[in-house]
Amino acid sequence: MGAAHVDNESAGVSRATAGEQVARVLLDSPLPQLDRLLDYRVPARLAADAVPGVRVTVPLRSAGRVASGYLVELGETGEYDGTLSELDSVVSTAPVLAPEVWALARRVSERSAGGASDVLRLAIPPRQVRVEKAWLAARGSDDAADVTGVDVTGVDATGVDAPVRVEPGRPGAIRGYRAGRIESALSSGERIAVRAIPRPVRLPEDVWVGEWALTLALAAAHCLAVGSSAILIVPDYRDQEQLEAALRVVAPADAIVRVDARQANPDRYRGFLACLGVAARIIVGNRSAVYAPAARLGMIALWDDGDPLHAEPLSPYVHARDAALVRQEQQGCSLMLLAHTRSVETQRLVELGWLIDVMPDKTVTPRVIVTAQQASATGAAGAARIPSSAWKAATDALAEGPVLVQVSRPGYAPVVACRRCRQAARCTRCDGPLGVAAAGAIPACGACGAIAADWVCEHCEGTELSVVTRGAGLTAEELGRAFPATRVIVADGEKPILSVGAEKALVVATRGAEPIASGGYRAVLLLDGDRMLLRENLRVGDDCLRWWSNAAALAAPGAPVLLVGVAGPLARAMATWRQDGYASAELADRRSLRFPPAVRIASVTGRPETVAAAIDAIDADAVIDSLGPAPLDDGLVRSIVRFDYARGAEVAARLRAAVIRNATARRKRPTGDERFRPAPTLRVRFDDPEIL
DNA sequence: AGCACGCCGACT
DNA sequence: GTCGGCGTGCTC
Repeated sequence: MGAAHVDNESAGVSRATAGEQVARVLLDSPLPQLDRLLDYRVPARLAADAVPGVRVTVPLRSAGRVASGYLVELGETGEYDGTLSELDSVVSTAPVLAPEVWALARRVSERSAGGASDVLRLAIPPRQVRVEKAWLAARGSDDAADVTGVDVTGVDATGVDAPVRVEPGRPGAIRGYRAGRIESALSSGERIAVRAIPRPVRLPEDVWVGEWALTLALAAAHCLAVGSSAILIVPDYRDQEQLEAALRVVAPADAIVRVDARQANPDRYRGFLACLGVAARIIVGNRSAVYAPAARLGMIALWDDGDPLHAEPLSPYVHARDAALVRQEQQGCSLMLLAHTRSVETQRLVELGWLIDVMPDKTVTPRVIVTAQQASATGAAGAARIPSSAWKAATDALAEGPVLVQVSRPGYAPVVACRRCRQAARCTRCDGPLGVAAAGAIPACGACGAIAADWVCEHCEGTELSVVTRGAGLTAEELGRAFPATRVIVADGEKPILSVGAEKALVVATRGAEPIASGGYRAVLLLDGDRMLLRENLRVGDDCLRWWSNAAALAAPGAPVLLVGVAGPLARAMATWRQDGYASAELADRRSLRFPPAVRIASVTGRPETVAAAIDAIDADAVIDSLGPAPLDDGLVRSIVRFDYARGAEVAARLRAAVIRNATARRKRPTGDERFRPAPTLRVRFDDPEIL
């Protein structure tokens, strides 16, 4: 033993001795080489506070440098047989990393060749000291006030048919499905794919929501009544508003917790901390809510799992549905995927028997009428490209109440062309497409925004423009002319409207932005079907069916839903309201093409030799094939590998190892006068829905 | 990342 | 002889 050892001792470094606690810490770092647990000794001064889940700081490599992380677990002896450093501090006594959330983050990150701390960044909001102090101070008293003895006050959720009454003190039965079917699934940890009931429903105070929201709210209230928590995941805030309105009716306000990345940081952290208590809660939020801590988790539910907003855009890009499947398996809770349409991914799981299909007990379907694209004889309707049958339906319906018109594009006239030669009008600066933002506005470039004041056609020198693509604004204007004396309301992404009343009005909305109408729309016109289908994408069909179905579900019972200019399997699926049939056929197609979700894919992006090495590291017999490498910008390339689900773990492990190797490899030294550049990271992404 | 350790050229 | 240059490798 030399002097060095004595120095280490004085710096608080020594071997862990028997009986001493070892803290296993995950550093809060995106570096792949640090994505593992490091062992630290727990000094006596921290022994009381050093419990699993707390935020800690630890020395890293040298005593002067501290890194922050999470104390994941305590052990008697370290796995590491080197010399241990001591924990530097316990940042706060709030145990923000629940054991089950750690297990979830670990598994989810392994599956996707990503880092656990990247997942934890979604799971644990940034710390807010004031909020946390208030929570710690109140903790003791709050936990005593358990909210499991739910007082479900009389629900007056009046559908257009039978009104629902809920006896106080008991959660209301989930209506519209075989009695007790969903409740029994919830108590036995079943995984169910539930077809939502496509109609609006009235809550007290004349608030209207989709019946799906009431279904989810009642399911969550059922969990609460038996003392377990529920996590409800919705794609966007519009759905969140509806769901919360339904929840307020069936569950006590203090049991409902909003976990939403859109909230201000303090609110977000407050909501997060509320989930940590021992009391059961109903947790509502967007995709990252799937990682929320929850006492005695009874159910995870996703609304409309085909919505692309459920796909996480941050590394490691884990879809909320996939995280929910992992968590369901780990915790044995129930899983409910509720939607009007069936995503191909969910259909695959249904056909495997992994999810059980649950249908409403009696068929409630919108009255969908498929109409060929045929201009009406009537001048004004013709200008608004409404077929005569749709025109008549709209005219009749407008006598009674609101009519929804779904269009594909926001804005006014997003694409214009030369009136004389019909060539698309281009920006003189960047060659982007010219569009018109509002009635009478000067055309401007859709890409760079440059105003084209004195536009002259580059092909024929014409100076007049004509509309190629109608946006919601122009459609609204044309409809206003076609139906004089009718109020026209425009709802799109820029001007979102959540709800409209029962009065007569034409509501022109872009797909996905349709307001809910009191009592339901008296007619729904799906105008731009043909245009929506033009998008070049593997999943256009699924997306269109989802947009149309969700709009159709806003119709009043019996009201006509006119699907214009669409034929074939999609029109059939709408008319028969059998979106699962479409998904099943689509899945069969994907199987024959070996496309996701019939197989899994991973894309690998980086420098050519790094990508090649990563692909080579995967056993040849583990993959179906590998595509590429295809060149990208910056001298980077991307390869794609396809493989079966059974080989997923193996492929992910190999790719993860390649990522770590790349990160620790020596950086390229500056050659000549080239600037120093760190080695570009090797990026791996599994199951990217946009890739093929 | 960021920092310490290590092995070759100009210095009091 | 040593100070320090950046290249290399590791983080309990």
